[in-house]
Amino acid sequence: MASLQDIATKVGVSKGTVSLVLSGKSGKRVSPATREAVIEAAREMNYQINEVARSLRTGKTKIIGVIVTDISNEFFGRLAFYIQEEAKKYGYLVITANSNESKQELDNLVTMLINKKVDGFIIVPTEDGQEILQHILDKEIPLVQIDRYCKGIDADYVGINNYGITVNAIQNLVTAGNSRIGMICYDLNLNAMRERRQGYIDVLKNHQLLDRSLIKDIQYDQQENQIKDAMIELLDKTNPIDSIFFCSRRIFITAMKYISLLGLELSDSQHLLCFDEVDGLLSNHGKIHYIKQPVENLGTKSLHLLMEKINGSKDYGNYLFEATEVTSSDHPIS
Amino acid sequence: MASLQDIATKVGVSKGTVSLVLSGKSGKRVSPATREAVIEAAREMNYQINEVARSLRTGKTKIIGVIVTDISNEFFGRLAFYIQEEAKKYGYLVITANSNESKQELDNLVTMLINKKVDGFIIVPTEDGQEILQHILDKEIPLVQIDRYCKGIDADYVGINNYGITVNAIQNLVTAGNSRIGMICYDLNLNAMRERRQGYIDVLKNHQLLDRSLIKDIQYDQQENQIKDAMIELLDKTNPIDSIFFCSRRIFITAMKYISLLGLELSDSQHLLCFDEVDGLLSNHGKIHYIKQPVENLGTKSLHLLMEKINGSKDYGNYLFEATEVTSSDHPIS
DNA sequence: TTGAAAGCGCTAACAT
DNA sequence: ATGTTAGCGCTTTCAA
Repeated sequence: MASLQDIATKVGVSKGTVSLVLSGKSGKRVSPATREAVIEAAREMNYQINEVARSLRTGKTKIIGVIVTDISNEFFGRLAFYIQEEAKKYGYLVITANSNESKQELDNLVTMLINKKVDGFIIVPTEDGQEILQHILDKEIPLVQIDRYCKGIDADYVGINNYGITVNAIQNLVTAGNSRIGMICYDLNLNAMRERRQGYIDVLKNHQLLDRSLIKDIQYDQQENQIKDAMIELLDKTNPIDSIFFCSRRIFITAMKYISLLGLELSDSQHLLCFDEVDGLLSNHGKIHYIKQPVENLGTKSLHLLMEKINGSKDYGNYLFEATEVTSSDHPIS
Repeated sequence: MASLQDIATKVGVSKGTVSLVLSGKSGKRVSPATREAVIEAAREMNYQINEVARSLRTGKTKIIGVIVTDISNEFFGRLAFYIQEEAKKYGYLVITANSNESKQELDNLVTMLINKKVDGFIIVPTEDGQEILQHILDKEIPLVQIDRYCKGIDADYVGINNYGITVNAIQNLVTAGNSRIGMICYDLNLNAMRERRQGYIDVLKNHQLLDRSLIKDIQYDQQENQIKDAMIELLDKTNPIDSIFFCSRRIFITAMKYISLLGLELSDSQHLLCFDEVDGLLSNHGKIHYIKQPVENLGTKSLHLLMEKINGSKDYGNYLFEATEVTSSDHPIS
């Protein structure tokens, strides 16, 4: 727990000089002799800087706040991973937290993180999060939105073209001969969800295949039961469907769970289309498709944008990356 | 950015009094009148405490450091989630970081986090991490090990009985008539891996079924290729195996990927046993088994133990939870 | 080239 | 019941 003062005393110089040397700002300002002495003493005493004190003085913490909806969701876990690994390169640490899709929780977290003086935020906004995000901007704290954006917020947004990729994927299903296509989607008022839903609707409408009864809306905090019910209805034998579009990874996984638990049956010809990767599934069935987001790009880009803001940049924009549709192999396990 | 002083000036009292009131320590010590005035002024000026200043003064940051090997791995993502949600209840924030199974990275992260003055650590140790962990203990910083432990470290450990559950699961495979059982396992010198491997070896030896050529060791940082090769060898048609035991979720998922990419074939009778859950898979094949860890228990327990340490407790121990074997439903998709 | 000193915003011991 | 004051450990301006 040696402090700058301890070293200064030992070497017989002032605190300021030691600070200069140890923070590498000693350019021409400190004589080689004292510099050596300081460095040597620091090593001997095993000096470690107190970043809290430095932060208080400089107003920078070298910590960023990353708020996702749920880090246990592999999509967000991967996002967090790439953000963290990129942050490492800049000497930054990352506080991660979960909003659980709750505006209130997001608000609490943002307040806590502001008080902790994080240097910037990367946030997956919740529904109606604009005031919260605006509050961040009002304090002139750097902010990057990821995966979704809030209307009217003058900050970067990093994401994909949800509408376009969904249109492509649903169109492919139709082209392949599917006519009764169900959808299970969160009822959240978020651009990402709206675009996925609209892509589905537009394509089916276009082909006169739209059947509103095949659209199942799910409330985030009652998803377990509602997804179960939706699957029971969609897989009801009396009026079979050709395929199902799942608007998120978590919906898909939950649906799979209930197929198993309830003993629901899928025929060989039924297709499942899932937003976001579920890697392990790739090989299990010839009829599973997923829409793969370039997660690494999303993560590193958002971190880069944040660093630019932290370094003073004032401009912002939307950065959209290409998603791709992946169809599971024709070599199923069984 | 109002400070305590600003409020004090406005109300006409001293900084100290304001601090007392706003931090709720004003018990009988401040008159109701001034207390009201202070609270009112704080609201008006939209006062937010500067936690960095408080931390410097108190020596506590209300931040804990959680170091896992890879947060994009859903197992660790879930662990982080439960830790974070439990930490919320105590008013703590969590810095998460990835060691990538590298001792060097772990060391760097620990140093950074110590300098940031985190109040405690929850760590998934890497191979040979004992000096690093000991260093934390030497500084009297609270520490909880999770998922694995280092030898000779006097700190809590939260995990499962890897050996026992593996023995059970392998025994079940044998009982079901499997005699040629392969294993793909990291070559890491970690108790969790050693115990899983030993469980496998002991059961097979016991039944005179052990064939060392069916054990495939994988180096963590070359896993992609080595798992691919291992799968090619294990699934070689000329000498078919009955089943494969995958010692980690990530190995399993990677293996599944290559089954698909390479067009490898699994017969209906071949069993796959995987450590850790891969939820979406549950319904896809009747012959997939996984060993499910009670992740929520592991996460919340580790946080509780850490809080006890932070609050002064000096004792420590091992806390083992029950893992269970889950077999996928008999209602496969196809 | 170096030292002295102010001050970041807070808490807590002590004085009144 | 409230004010005063001394730091926590650091950076940085200003002087010497």
